[in-house]
Amino acid sequence: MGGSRIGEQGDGVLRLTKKADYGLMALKYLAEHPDSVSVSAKDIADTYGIPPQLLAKVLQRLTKVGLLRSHAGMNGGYALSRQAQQISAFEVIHAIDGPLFITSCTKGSKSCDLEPNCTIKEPLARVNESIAGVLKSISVYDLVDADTAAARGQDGLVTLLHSQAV
Amino acid sequence: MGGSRIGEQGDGVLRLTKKADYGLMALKYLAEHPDSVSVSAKDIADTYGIPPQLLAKVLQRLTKVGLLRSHAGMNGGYALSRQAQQISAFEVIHAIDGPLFITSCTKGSKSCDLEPNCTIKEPLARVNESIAGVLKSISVYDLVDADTAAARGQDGLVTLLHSQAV
DNA sequence: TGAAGTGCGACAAATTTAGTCCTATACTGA
DNA sequence: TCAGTATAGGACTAAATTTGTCGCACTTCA
Repeated sequence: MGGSRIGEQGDGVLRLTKKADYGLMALKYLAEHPDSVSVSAKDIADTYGIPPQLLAKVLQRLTKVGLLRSHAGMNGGYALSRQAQQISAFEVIHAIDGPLFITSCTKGSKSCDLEPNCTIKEPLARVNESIAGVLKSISVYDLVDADTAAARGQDGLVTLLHSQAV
Repeated sequence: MGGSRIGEQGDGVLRLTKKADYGLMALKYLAEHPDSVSVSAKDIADTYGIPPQLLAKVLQRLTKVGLLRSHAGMNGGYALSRQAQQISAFEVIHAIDGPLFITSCTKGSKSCDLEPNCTIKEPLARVNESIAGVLKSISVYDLVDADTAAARGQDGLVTLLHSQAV
């Protein structure tokens, strides 16, 4: 990183909720088990030690949004509705956490609650889009094998940023 | 599950706290008033209609970190300790919100609390660095005049991302 | 000396996130 | 057809975080 690394390594700025984490972990798991016709929420939850009911809700949400296909009943569960390469981290996070804005003061399409002064919002909105772009360039498949992903040429955006910016 | 806002426009991913917002707004204000020797927290708070005491704390923090210089007593207040061009949004956000990690499960340098399975963390760490890079490429000066910033060549990273990603 | 500042620690309120409970419904297989 | 296993989802509680307030000590300057 340029020079002002303050502590440890791995500082960051983006904050994912646990639900988004769970969702990404689950999709990764599904991508790693293409053999299984469908995997139950409980199986995944057990594997990672996360609350089954909470994961269930996350998966239900991902199903609702169309990223997963569900199957009730015995031997039921979930499966990716597309190839892992075709599902971006952005889609997952967006589906679970909903649209988040870079500035806290931006709610929906309304401007700042009280003041017309939040002139900071506009320039940061572009940053926001940049970040969305990065997230869109990462697929669930990339999560499965990060090294492979790094070697690929397709994510030039990410590697570009990685080498140039940090 | 909380709000299920699905539609809208202007989606984003990065979430800043209000404190970080306030900090950026204050720095922007200071950058816009280079004439003033020092500006009090109250002045800025009044301008933007934000809680004075809260802003005070934010400014104190920025001072502690070295981004601002403070002066107590009458006619006291704060001033940028460097040129606005030399202060990145990353520094501000990091100073106020502290190091945030892209995955919620990463605490300090420890791995996931319970499981050794959070293999998602590692690939996302690179995304994290990318985002940090974007934020580092944005200066307080850029907030003052976003259009000027867009025209400049120096933030090629941002414009690149902007055009390619979203 | 007193008014106007910063510097800080403790605390209270508000909001968000995480997790649980309960019930309904769907599918499967014996 | 019935019992067991799974998804679907609403309501609710608990925990954590964020936001904001209060009070006091200290500094500066007129």
